[in-house]
Amino acid sequence: MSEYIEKLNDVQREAVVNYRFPSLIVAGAGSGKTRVLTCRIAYMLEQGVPPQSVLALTFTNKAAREMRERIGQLLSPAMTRGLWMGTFHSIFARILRDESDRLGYPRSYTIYDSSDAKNMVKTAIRELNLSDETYKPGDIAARISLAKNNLITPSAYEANASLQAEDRERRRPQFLDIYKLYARKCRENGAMDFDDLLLNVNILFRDFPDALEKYQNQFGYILVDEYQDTNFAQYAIIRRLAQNHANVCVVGDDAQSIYSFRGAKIENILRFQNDFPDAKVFKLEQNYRSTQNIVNAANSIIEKNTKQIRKKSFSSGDQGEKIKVIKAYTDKEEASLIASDLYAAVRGGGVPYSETAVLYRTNAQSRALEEALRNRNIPYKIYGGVSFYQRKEIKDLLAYVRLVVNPKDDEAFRRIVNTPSRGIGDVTVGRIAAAAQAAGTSLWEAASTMTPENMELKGAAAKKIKEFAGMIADLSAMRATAEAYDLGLEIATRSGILGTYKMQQVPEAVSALENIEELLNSIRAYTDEQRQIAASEEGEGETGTSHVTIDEWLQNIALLTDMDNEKSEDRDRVTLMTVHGAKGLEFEHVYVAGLEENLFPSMMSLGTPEGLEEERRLFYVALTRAKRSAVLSFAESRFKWGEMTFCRPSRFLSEIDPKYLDLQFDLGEGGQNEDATPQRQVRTRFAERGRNAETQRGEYGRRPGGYGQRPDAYGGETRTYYPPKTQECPTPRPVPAPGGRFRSMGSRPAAETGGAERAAAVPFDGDYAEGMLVEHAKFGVGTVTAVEEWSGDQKITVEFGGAGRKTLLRKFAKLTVLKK
DNA sequence: CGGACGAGGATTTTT
DNA sequence: TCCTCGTCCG
Repeated sequence: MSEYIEKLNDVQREAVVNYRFPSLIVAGAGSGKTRVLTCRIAYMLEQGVPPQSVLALTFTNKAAREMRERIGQLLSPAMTRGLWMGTFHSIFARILRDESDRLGYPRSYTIYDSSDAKNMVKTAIRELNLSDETYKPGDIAARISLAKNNLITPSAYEANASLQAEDRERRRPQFLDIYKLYARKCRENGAMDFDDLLLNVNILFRDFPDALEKYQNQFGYILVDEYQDTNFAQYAIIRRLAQNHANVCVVGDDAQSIYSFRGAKIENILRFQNDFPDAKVFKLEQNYRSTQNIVNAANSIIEKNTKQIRKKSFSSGDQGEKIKVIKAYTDKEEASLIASDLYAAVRGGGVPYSETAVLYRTNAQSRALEEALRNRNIPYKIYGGVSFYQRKEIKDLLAYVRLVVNPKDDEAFRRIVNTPSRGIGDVTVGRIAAAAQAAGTSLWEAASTMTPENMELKGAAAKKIKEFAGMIADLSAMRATAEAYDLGLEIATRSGILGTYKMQQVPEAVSALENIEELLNSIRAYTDEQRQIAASEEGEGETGTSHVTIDEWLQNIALLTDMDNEKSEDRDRVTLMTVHGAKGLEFEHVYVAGLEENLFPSMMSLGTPEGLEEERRLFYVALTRAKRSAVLSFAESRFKWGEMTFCRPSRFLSEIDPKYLDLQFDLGEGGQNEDATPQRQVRTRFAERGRNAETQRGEYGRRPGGYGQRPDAYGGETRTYYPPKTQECPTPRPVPAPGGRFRSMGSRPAAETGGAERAAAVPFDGDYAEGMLVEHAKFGVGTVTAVEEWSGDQKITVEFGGAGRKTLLRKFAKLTVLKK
């Protein structure tokens, strides 16, 4: 028997060795869940299971990557090659790429992230002339997502009277119209949002039995990590794939289910044994991570929940210290107390910063903590906040790539047709859109193939569009032959994005350039990696011959999040992140900040018992991140929306059995049963209701035949996932750019207008010409360097001495001509 | 067109 | 409080 098997405890080993049976592995916090999963796969491979027949699904790319790495260490990296290991989204995006034509999508379909989706919803709402007051794009998008997660297509929705009744009740009678239009637009754009990836796989498997059969035959073994995270659409996929051989192994912990708001269903794990009656059940109950004190304290909390698989988590490690509780008067003081405690712990305890974390309920809490850490020169890295992929320069560049790859992507077209500014305004785009609609083509197809007259475009606009279309066409042409990286660079250059930022000297432009560079580097990294994989698969011989396209890279990147690119400089730093972000991680020292009623538990959760239970699980997750010591803190007052509010200590503090706490003061009344505000309650209740109604519908709105149906929805989710965005806090003197976001720092200093306000300068109304010397009330004197025709007006570029180069429109410019 | 300014929303969590 | 979005204006 291999060495790694021998090192497992009995239950773990059983769970690994019994790979021929459907299995439910209930894995408590710190019980070696990932280890078991990894060993099971390694063992399977050793027993001769072909890697291509193994489908291992995780919730984050990072989890997948780490698992592959660890299997590689147990066996050899080469042996992990053919494994299908990845997130639900990335694996099925790949499958959909191969099958896209059956579903009427282009092979290079675009993947919309949530913000793309939201924009699209907004566009749809506008097109329907609805008010985005009543129809808030965010809410609508969330509801669409909920529907899709329950496999309710627009037509299924239409066939469902109760859902529509609900919409009417909510005063959103036209929701369905928006949903329909949104779905149509996505399809026309050749785009799928995240939820579509799962929905469309279900449709593929439903409508094309041969496709289903193909994948059923291919995947003899299916493993799902964090099974309690799965939503209905994911569950349905698993069931379909498994319905013949039924060799499914799921791993999860109901006590760590914290994602119900996203439609995850704790029932999936609770019902697994009904779905697979001959499944073996393995309960991993020994916690190898934390001290007894921490495990016991965590148990004393989670006991208060009603909905759970009973299991007894225990630690045979050290007794450990008691959990310290810190009280502060304000959020600022809380932060600084944490910082000094942390500093002392690291100094005294010989623990590196990288083994400490400060966890909190909401990202908003990070600011005070950052400040406190900075004041003490404690290095930290913070996850969350504005993501790399959400930054303007990145989204812009990606939109170019998207358009080049998928000419139907109108959303991308609209985004970049005038970014960087090239004089194509709303009017022009509107005309193209009208023409495109009339012709039934996409915007870019119209712009590149139709004559200007057909689009009613005049001289200048026609010329601009022609240039733009030409550029995209050139870039598209490169696609077949050019290296992905070269194409990326070419796109960045020809689009003018690079040039625009290079011209500016402000810090955020520099940082934008760095981001672009990083994005381009990721293309190179990706192609190199793919090429290596291809080479090792094909064996010796044709190294480097395979052509990795930018399409593939784009497809890959669309499913990445920031947590997927941690940098090595982030080594020895304190980790700051939300509790959600910390799931699956562990640290020697953990601080949990903001243990106050209405914050943790969150105000939004207090409307329903289920909500509160989920918060409790969240707190359980927070506490069980700690290996050796945990510190809990709260403040008695806190700035919230710019206002000072008073807070009471969280009920969770009094729920922990006091014998595990080091409590130097009285907690007071402990904040039991605080009432949510009425308006909160209404909102929460509505959300619950919607969820239940939809769940009961079953997939596609039909009566679910066989397996689809669930009694009701009460969700939750877990995930071994890693944090979002990293931002840097340089040790010595961090730039105060919290969140790594760049707001435009006021404009140029308003020019040292040499002249006083001159009284009655008469604006010049005739035609301007290059070389004219003009004067502007604010910018001073300058020379006209360019003049263009712009929809019946003139656009004039003037080089001002003090204020730099400005582009002005004649009808607004109010220039006086000093010399012709 | 693009910059400036003001109003209003935001705080769960992620693929 | 901070950030985003929309409107207004040159």
